[in-house]
Amino acid sequence: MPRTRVTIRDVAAAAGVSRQTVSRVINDSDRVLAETRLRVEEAIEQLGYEPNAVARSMARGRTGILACISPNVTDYTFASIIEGAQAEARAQGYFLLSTSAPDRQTFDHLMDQLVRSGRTDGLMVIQPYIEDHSREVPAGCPTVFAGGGAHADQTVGDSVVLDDLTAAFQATGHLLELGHRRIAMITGPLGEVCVQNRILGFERALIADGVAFDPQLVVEGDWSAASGYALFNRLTGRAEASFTAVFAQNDLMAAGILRAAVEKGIGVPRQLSVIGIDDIPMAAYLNPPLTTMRQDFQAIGRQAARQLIHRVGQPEDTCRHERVRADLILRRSTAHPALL
Amino acid sequence: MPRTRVTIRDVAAAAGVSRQTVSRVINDSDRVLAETRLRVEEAIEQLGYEPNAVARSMARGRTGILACISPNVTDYTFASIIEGAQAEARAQGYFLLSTSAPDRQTFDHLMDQLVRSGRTDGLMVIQPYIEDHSREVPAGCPTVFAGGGAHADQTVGDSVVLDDLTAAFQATGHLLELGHRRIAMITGPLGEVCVQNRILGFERALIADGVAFDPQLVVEGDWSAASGYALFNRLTGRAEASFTAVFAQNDLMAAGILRAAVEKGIGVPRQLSVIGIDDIPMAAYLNPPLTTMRQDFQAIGRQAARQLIHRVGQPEDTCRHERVRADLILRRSTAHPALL
DNA sequence: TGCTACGATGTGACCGGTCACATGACCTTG
DNA sequence: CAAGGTCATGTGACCGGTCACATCGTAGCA
Repeated sequence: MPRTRVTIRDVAAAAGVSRQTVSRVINDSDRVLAETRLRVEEAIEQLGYEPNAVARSMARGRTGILACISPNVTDYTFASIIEGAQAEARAQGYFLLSTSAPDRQTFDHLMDQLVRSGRTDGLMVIQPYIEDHSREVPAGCPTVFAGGGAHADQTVGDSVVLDDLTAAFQATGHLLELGHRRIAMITGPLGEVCVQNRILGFERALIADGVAFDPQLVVEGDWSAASGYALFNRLTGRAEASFTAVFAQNDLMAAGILRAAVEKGIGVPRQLSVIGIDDIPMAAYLNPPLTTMRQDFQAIGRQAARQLIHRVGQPEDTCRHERVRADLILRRSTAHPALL
Repeated sequence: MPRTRVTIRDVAAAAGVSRQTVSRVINDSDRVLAETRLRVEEAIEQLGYEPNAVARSMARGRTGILACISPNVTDYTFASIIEGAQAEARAQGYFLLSTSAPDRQTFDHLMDQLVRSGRTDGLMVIQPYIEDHSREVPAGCPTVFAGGGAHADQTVGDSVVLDDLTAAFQATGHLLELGHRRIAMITGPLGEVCVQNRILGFERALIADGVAFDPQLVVEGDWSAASGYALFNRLTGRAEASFTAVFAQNDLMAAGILRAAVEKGIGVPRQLSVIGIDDIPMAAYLNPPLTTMRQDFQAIGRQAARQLIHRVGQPEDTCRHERVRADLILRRSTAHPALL
């Protein structure tokens, strides 16, 4: 067993050709005689040669690595996007280097470092915060914003995001159709783009149906089940805030609401309708099973990776912005409001 | 603005020193005159120089990248381990390249490719399947097995895994203490190491308390809430299989059980106790809140990364195998069995 | 004073590929 | 039959760092 790595020169020597010919063989160039190619392939097989990716990156000026940065990787929505992106990247011969940056400072720092160190061919940003978009996108590095909701007027980088406005519009429409008129909303952090869009979609649906938008019924959560639980309790504690339905901006918070409702003896959906967004795997197994807007995160990730890889090849193309629709999944947490 | 990248030679020229001196400065070598260092640092600042990671990898023979491979990244347990590992890697100047391999073939292929292409300094494997361990661990590449439960007799590579046996022993002990004697178990796929260990811990706890182990009460699930739901229904459908408690090998399946129990009108914990493993974020917001064994996945990930990085530096050290304890989290899904 | 030691810095080779261009054999064509 | 084209292959330079070693000046010491 050779102690040192087998290089292209070893193969060339063994096959009696030059390095360049070996290079041609491993890169599928057609300008090699069939007979020669065979000899080289035999040598490769025999020596167990595998091209060194690092050397290749250096020579080619491309690394075959896409970096993905997100606030964390445990959140189901982020993880799914990443998984989709990984699959697409893998299919196209790329690797995805994913990193999480818990705070804004780390986020900026890592982004900068990844790009400037030349380690990556492109950057996929899952960054929900409003002001950060287009702020520090490193010039000269292909960038795609995924999932988190980029601005529509984004001029740097492509984007593939959920059509939050429409999703919220549809979810609200569902509640309105059932006959609800007083609908509360528990939002994500107000500093995130998608949160604003969801509020907007909510408001528009209400207005379209001639229902007044009551800011008192909108409270800010942080996506966690704990916040859904706490905020629902706060809402129901307020005398002036009566409502027959709650629209949670994600399923986790909806789960918290369901829990709080049980504790208060409020029957869902008999006395209260609850709807979420995301359709996390457990949504169907909550009590009662949760009606929600399904997002195809994997598809978002795949599409984002596809766009990014395209841009690596075509840096000068105009930016593309894609919105992905969500689907209403009817389960048992929503119903006609109780007749009082 | 310079069109091409700024290289170490540009900096050297600007500072009036040699490349090597610049190299010494950026690598914190102390053998540089303070005055010279200052001049170089100014030049770096002014030109906006950043060392090229790829060139560095090539010259040094190390990439600063650790690869992590797991069946998927959406599963909360995997994602948490990865997040912990990422954080530790980042803190030590490494990046974590995570890839998911949905099937065994992809798994092997990717592992091989990652290692042989020289892209990575070390490999972190989250691989639950029994037979695959120590099978194809690429010789010469530092490897650590994380979370999934490596064999104790593992001779290649380090490992950091949950102490599944003890966790199951404790969980079962809790149910026994409450007075349960007929306890069902819904397992993960039998082909996974941790599943076997959990069954073993379950069995030992029963025997230690003089309770017979009844194989009829043990059924195989697939970790999903859906399987917990379906299997619980199957168990309760069998006349011969009466029991007062169910031990689900993870929280997701426990959630499925809770859902099924509600549908059947079985009160938890009044008529049935349910315990899980993992303590996923939603466990506290299920109805009722789930008693479970908490695993500190992040810590497992961090520790695995730490071990891996250590081994990158000390390839010849003897393998270390670490087991991490789980903690019993008491909530409201377990209680004394109903007095009939 | 002369020799050695050491600290600061520079030089050439090298990591393992790919690129651009050169070479030589053979074929086509006016 | 010479000029030009095409095909298969080889050569030197290069990507941007680091390594090992060389060099030079100055201080320490007998």
